[in-house]
Amino acid sequence: MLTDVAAASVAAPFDELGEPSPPVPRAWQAVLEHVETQLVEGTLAPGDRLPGERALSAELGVGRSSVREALRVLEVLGLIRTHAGSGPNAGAIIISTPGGGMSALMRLQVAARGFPVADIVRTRLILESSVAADLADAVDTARAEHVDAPDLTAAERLLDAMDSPELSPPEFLALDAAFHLALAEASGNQVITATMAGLRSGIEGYALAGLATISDWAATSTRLRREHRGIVDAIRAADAAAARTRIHDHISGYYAETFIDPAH
Amino acid sequence: MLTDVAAASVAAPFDELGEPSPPVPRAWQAVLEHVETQLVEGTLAPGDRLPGERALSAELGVGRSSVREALRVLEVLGLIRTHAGSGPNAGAIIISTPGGGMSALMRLQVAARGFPVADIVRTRLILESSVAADLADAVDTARAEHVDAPDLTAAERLLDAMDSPELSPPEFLALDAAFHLALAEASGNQVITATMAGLRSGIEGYALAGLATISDWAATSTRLRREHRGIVDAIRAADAAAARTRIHDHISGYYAETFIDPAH
DNA sequence: TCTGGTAGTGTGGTCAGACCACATCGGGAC
DNA sequence: GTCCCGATGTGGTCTGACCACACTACCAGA
Repeated sequence: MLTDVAAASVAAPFDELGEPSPPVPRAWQAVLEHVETQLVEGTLAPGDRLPGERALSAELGVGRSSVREALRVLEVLGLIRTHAGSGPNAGAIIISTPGGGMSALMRLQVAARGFPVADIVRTRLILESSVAADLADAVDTARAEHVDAPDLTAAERLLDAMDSPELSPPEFLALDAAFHLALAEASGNQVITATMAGLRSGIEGYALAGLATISDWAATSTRLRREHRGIVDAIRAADAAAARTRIHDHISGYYAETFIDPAH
Repeated sequence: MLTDVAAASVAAPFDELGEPSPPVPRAWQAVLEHVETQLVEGTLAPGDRLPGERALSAELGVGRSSVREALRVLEVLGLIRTHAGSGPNAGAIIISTPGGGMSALMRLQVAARGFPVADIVRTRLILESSVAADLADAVDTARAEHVDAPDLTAAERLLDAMDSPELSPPEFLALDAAFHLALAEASGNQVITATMAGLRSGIEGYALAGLATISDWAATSTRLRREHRGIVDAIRAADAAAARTRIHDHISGYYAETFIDPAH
């Protein structure tokens, strides 16, 4: 169950049952498995330090280069952070920043034409619509049951920043991305937050390229600002249906204005 | 824009503008960037072969081990496949199997407690509900406009296989996972397909563990079979609302029966 | 005693070079 | 013509060697 880190054909239900011949285990996979096992067992937890590369290499009976290949994978996947030197900050430390790994994965898959841009946009529509509706629902239950409402201050601070008139279009777009991410964070779903960070990363190049096709940036940015406020207003008003519709139209509107047709 | 493969703080909108000091570029990142650039430019496309490790190392002026670390990352991310030996099949070849990378990412993030299981389940609910509704809508428009309807034969073949009475619970669960994946594939959205493969992978251990808490497996498996057929029926009937509701209840029902409370 | 610099130590980052197993291809031997 | 076997080049792995870095501990001087 822990062995299919790299291989794992997507649609092969019975691959795991009955292996006719171990297809040559690779040394770096053993390291990955070892770390994953310790993670699952709880021997390793966020904040802990991994043994040094040389120690790990001796412990598992593999070369240091193999250990390093595994650590590199863990680093890109957002599971560890490495620092040279000495002291409490040095070494490989277990962290959890899934956004980075998601971003790398999506960006490269888009580059390799594995992920069509339209699919990314469609997925964004689904996830962000749900996020907006969930937030509105949460506001609703917060009122009814007197519990804490989701925290939208980060998102609204970003909207305030976007009101600045001297923002360049790319700066505006960066804040726009951060706003959408802030909504996901407010929903409290780590998986969606990381996924949305990745999705955004995957189409960042296209979003920037799309800027060139916009004839009247002042009008467009004004509209985007208004739409953003409208989304937050709907959430604050606990109007899930409106929140869902508005964010859906907001996203598909931008891509329709540039050049992508999500065909939804 | 291509430099933040590994770092990439999720919520730092202005990190890209104005770098006070390049935080020591790492050799393997240069390799990753090189490949990504060629991918974006189209110099490299799926099916192409990368230069050999030694050639790449010489070309970029880095050591072979650094090249290998980058290739390892690309392999885990599902971008290349490597074969030793000689001939047209050997070397590193650009492919695109995002499912494997997603699975590794999600599984490890769950293990490292970065992704709560409840968040994974919630995300599954969102994505699969949308997939089912989309499929039903597609069936509807296929009828109206006389175009091809989504292909559900793969999913139904899996359902037939699940009718076999001598399946062990883990085998049943494997087919169940494949069925849900087949629905995503039928929807044609690569991003959702890969993401769902990853989500499923992340909670596979928990799903298997949940089997132990089920008192009457015969009754449960019968119910699951009936629910699966009901989902497909709703899709075939072009009833998007029913499809959405049924798959939602199907998923949340299983986790409620075991031990996870998605609290949705 | 306090202060400041400095050598020591262990970390990751990188490189070079050496094997190995493997798959293919090409040139003989038959 | 057929078959076999070495030459060749690939990824996979290991070893050993540096380097830069950051912290630690120590020691000399005030």
